[in-house]
Amino acid sequence: MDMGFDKSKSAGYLTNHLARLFASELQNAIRHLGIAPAQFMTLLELWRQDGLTQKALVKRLDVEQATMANTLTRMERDGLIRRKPNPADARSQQIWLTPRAKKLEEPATEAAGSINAIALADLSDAEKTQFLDMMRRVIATLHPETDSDR
Amino acid sequence: MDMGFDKSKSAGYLTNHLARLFASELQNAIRHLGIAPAQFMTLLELWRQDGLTQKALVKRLDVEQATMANTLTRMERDGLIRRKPNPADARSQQIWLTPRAKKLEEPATEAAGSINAIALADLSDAEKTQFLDMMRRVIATLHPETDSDR
DNA sequence: TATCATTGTATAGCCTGCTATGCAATGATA
DNA sequence: TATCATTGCATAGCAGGCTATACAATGATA
Repeated sequence: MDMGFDKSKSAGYLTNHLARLFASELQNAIRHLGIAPAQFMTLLELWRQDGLTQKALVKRLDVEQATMANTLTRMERDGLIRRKPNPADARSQQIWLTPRAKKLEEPATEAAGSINAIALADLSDAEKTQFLDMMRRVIATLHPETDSDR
Repeated sequence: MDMGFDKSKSAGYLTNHLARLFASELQNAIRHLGIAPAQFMTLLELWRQDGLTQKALVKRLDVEQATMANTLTRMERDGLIRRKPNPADARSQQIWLTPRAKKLEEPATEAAGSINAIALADLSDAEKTQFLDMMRRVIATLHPETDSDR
């Protein structure tokens, strides 16, 4: 009688699986550019606005501070960013893109866009919209009530 | 004019974010049982069928062999499983649940079920069904064409 | 101004993924 | 049967998440 826990009906299980598939595709697609998935996420923010602090990146990408610190260390090691003193606060630093990182915007976002298109190819246009919409709603539901301020 | 890559419209980005939120919730919910998310996934398969080989678990959970080997090592360390020789093939071993692991099925699946329910609470019943269905379709699209055999 | 709490980063340690290797046990075949 | 390819697993090494700490720079306040 007891069918047990059905993973194919578990949103969490399916999301984990899908996230691994997306990460794998993205990694394959941008590896030749010399960047990894988390670095790409970080670059997305810096391409929009260069010179952000670590704290700002943490807030925008919703990862822990320690995670971002490590990602930035790898990016600096790989010549994607440079950390310069923040004139307004000696505790923090501003993260600036190197010329190399700036050149990657077009090819990297192009690659990521392709993967999204391929992944959702089996959905109709209406379904694609619904899918993204529901995803955002579920995220909002689970999202920790971040102190609305700042 | 160029709005750049919009992460709130990227299925990959949203999936990554959602997966981290789900993992975080699950971790909080089962930490007191002494198990971690990947261990829970593995237990799901062993609760359905005890005595599987590592290879079988790899296929059912769609993770790499090395990932599973490490997860099993931690589970054995934590007294959740035991590896016993496979009488049919000296290269492989059978993975058997300990009594402790068997007792965790009810509370752990209960906790996971709650998280799924909470996460999808903002969706209507029809939407929940659609969401899971679309998730499975996108996974199928991205899924590597696993050799249909075996 | 001296003191104490807060804030921004860095670091250590662990889990979970992945790729790349290495190796012993099996299987296939000349 | 001896040899060679395949298979099942372990290990090394790295990316990227997280929690818990430690610390110096700021900020607030007595």
